Amino acid sequence: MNPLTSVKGMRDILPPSSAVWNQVEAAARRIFARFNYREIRTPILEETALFARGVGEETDIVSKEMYTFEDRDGTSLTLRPENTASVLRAYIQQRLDQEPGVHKLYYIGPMFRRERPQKGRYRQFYQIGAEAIGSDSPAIDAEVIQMVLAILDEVGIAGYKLLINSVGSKESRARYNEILREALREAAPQMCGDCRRRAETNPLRVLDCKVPEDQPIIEKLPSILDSLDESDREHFRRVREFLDDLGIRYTVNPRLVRGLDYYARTTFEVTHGALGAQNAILGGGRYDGLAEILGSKVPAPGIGFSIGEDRLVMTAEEAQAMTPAVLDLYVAPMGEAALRHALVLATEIRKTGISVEVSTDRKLKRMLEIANKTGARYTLIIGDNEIASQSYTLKNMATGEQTSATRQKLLEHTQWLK
RNA sequence: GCGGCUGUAGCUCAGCUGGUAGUAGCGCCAGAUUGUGGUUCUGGAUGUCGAGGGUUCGAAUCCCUCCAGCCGCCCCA
Repeated sequence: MNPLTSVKGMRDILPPSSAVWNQVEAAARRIFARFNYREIRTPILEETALFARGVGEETDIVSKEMYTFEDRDGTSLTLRPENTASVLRAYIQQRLDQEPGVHKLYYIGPMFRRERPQKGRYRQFYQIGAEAIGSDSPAIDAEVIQMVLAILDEVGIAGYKLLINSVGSKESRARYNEILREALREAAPQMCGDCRRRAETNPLRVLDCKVPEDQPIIEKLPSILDSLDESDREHFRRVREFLDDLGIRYTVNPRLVRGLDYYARTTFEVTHGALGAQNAILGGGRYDGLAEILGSKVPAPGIGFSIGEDRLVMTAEEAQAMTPAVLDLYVAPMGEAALRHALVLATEIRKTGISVEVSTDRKLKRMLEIANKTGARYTLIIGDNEIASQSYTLKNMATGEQTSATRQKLLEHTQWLK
């Protein structure tokens, strides 16, 4: 029988990579705290109807990528493919609209989409996201964008590119769809096969086409920005103005259309060259009207983003932006008595806040080898001599220098651990 | 869901047009040193050659199917 393996597209995250994940998450949490965003944890499993209505029946996500199954009572359940619908559901269900102020929430966790796996795309993938619910002020849009860029900076990512656009209200978007469809009746026959198909099924996606020959044709298609109504236009103008005030550099890309049905007005995306075909490291946008779609009687305009954590970690690892975990002290006890002594001593030293591992190997040579390979900064040798003299041998692994140290000195680690 | 490429030791890979796998590099283990690592030297272990089936006297090598990974499409984070 073959050994069991993980499910296709789902992977194990092992050390030392797991440390990078933790550092990325810690960096994000620091930034969220500075912007007064609080964590929300929603269930990984929701009723299928939530995503069908919230994300949109016609989207690829809902129509072909969800992990859906029947619960024992016949209810259709789905492993969340994204988290905005869940957060909005919680907002409505928990009546957060009855509390004052804008709700600023963040989440970190796994999402599930049954797509073909490739670099930067997994069936279980992780998102770090945030939602600001309860305001349609363009200042919130700018702040959300500023915050997500601050996370990238905190993680140590450079060389990314911010793209922004406005897809307008639901009404202007529908109007634009018609205009585009009309224009494509002329243009599509000269375009690639995919575009000819998209001209019928999803005209907005034509704008995303990467076939070089199609680019001149796409340039000439009407821009969505010309279809915006006066209030959308003003909203977008003010978002840009705020971004300018904040010194944030961006490119307006009228062809940036996002795949989820709920986006309205501001949309944005950050790409990074190191990622390959899946070059979007994060995406987001405003979703005024989503609450009503989910059955809320009160409107709850909002904007949010989600970062592809897998992609962020990949970029951080390539940029070597994170520092590996180090072991401060490796304790090498020789013999049974020394081991008993070491366990007690290690307990005391750990209380001072440094990392300590006690070896269970027997030979000193072996123990030093392990200390070296694990990258321990110091090794503490405990043998009969040391127990008798109440003075241990402390070895600096980088220099090889050995000094003797009493229990008291070890506990005051600032003396020796630089 | 579609297309292309790849799949030999823990990792990176060699193995020409079929003759039953490599003193390969790195890593791992042991010894040179029964209380001293990183350098060096010596020795050692490890493969159902991704899985299954077929062709053949004989398959890692050719054919088919499946699986996995990568790349691209679709789409997205």
